[in-house]
Amino acid sequence: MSIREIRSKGDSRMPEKRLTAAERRSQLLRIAKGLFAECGFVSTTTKAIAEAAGVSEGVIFKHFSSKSELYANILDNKAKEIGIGRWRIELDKLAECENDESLVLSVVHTILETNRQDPQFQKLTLQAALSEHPMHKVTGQRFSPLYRFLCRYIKKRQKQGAFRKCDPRLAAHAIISLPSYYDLSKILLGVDLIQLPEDRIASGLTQLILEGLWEPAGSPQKRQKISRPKIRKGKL
Amino acid sequence: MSIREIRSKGDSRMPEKRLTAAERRSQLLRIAKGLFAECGFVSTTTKAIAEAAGVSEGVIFKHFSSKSELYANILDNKAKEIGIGRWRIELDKLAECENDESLVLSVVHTILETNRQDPQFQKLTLQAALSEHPMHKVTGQRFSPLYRFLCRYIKKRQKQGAFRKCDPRLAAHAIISLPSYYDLSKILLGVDLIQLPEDRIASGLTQLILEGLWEPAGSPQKRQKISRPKIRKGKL
DNA sequence: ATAGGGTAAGTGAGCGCTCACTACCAATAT
DNA sequence: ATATTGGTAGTGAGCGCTCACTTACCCTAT
Repeated sequence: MSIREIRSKGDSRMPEKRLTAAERRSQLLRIAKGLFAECGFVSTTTKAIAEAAGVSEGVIFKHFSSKSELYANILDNKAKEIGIGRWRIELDKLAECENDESLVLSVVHTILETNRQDPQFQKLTLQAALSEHPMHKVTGQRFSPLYRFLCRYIKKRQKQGAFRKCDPRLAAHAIISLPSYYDLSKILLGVDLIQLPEDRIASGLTQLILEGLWEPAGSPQKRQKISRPKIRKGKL
Repeated sequence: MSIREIRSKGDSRMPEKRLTAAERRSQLLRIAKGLFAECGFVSTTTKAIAEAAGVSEGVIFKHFSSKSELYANILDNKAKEIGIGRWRIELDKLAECENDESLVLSVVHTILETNRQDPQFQKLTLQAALSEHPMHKVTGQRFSPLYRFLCRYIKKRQKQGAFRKCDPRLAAHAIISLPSYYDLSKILLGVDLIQLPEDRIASGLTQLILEGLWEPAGSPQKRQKISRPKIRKGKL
């Protein structure tokens, strides 16, 4: 983030390296992405981006026609990265052999791993989703094919009698929720309340989704139909 | 949001009502809250707040020393509202009679209901959490006592053999995740993918948490220990 | 008459963005 | 070898504008 980080590529004496247009462009994209993720679009000034890159403000507008265009470029780049792509093939294979455990584990683990590899991206999408920016569609694009895939699989397994009767949309949502909200709460709270190695988290959440909390031979309340709630007034 | 909405309290003829200081103050708080939730702190201008309230900009600074103080007042008011409070007594009672179903249902339902009653609040806390504002502590304060309460309860039920062996922190997290992320995705996507009446959502999620997806007499894979994932590289 | 609710015309700081300009380097001409 | 030239990367003063906030004044009910 600091200017020093950019300079001192071997020679720490000279004020700055002169980069080619392509190099400078991608450097600006990389640096701006971090700042936008941290401070949001409005609070990130072009001056701050220029300073972080170790150049003057004008350079930004040599490469991007406006601050908005710079932002849009960053978001577009990310949007291209996040298709289901090759992973979908793996999912289809797991779905075909009806390996519930590996399938759910793969979903949970991949969500956790993706966010861990690029924590800035989560913040960036959140920032964009809260502003009016069209990027907020990306969050939807990201999960919507996965959501539909899970719905279909769950329906199939219910017909086969392997899964309980329940709304497949709720179940699909749950599978996505658990890892997503785990990552989100780390961002929102700034701390990790759970503090487990990531693979333990992934397998633990998978187990919860598939087996639930109750012991099969557990409490007598089990197997009762869960009733509608009495509406309660008041806040948390 | 429009100026008209604020005026025309019976008499639609006169340009404006002259309010007492207290009335004006609370009106400004109410209106600013909506705008801050919608646009965030930086993007909400004092001019916009004044226009929405049907007064001139200077009035805001008669009642609040700065825009930040106005914001802080809004957040403080909300922070006071969200203690667990009386609800905690109900939870303790349900915990005492070991009524898992009602307890989880109560948690899930109350989270959903709280967010439904005040959708602005969710956006407000998200906005605050993403900016540097000290309010982002509130999100933590909000769930942290509930989280600890659930952890304790789950541990107890595990000792009694009613709940499966699993990390109580993960399970507590899951109970909070499901309704929270459901509400969140409505905000982030702008649409509700599931579209069920809220009590169906609450009971469905409760059932998922307690019973999981698998049929008790289900697939042969069941009861296997869930293994650690092989680390997969690549994105969603 | 006077205090308090309200107005409207400011003010300076900081924003995105522009533009005339310089620094640098490599190819070419002398 | 040296001077000329052309193109590209980068500069920095500053413009127009909007922002949060101030100041001086007005209106009206008591």
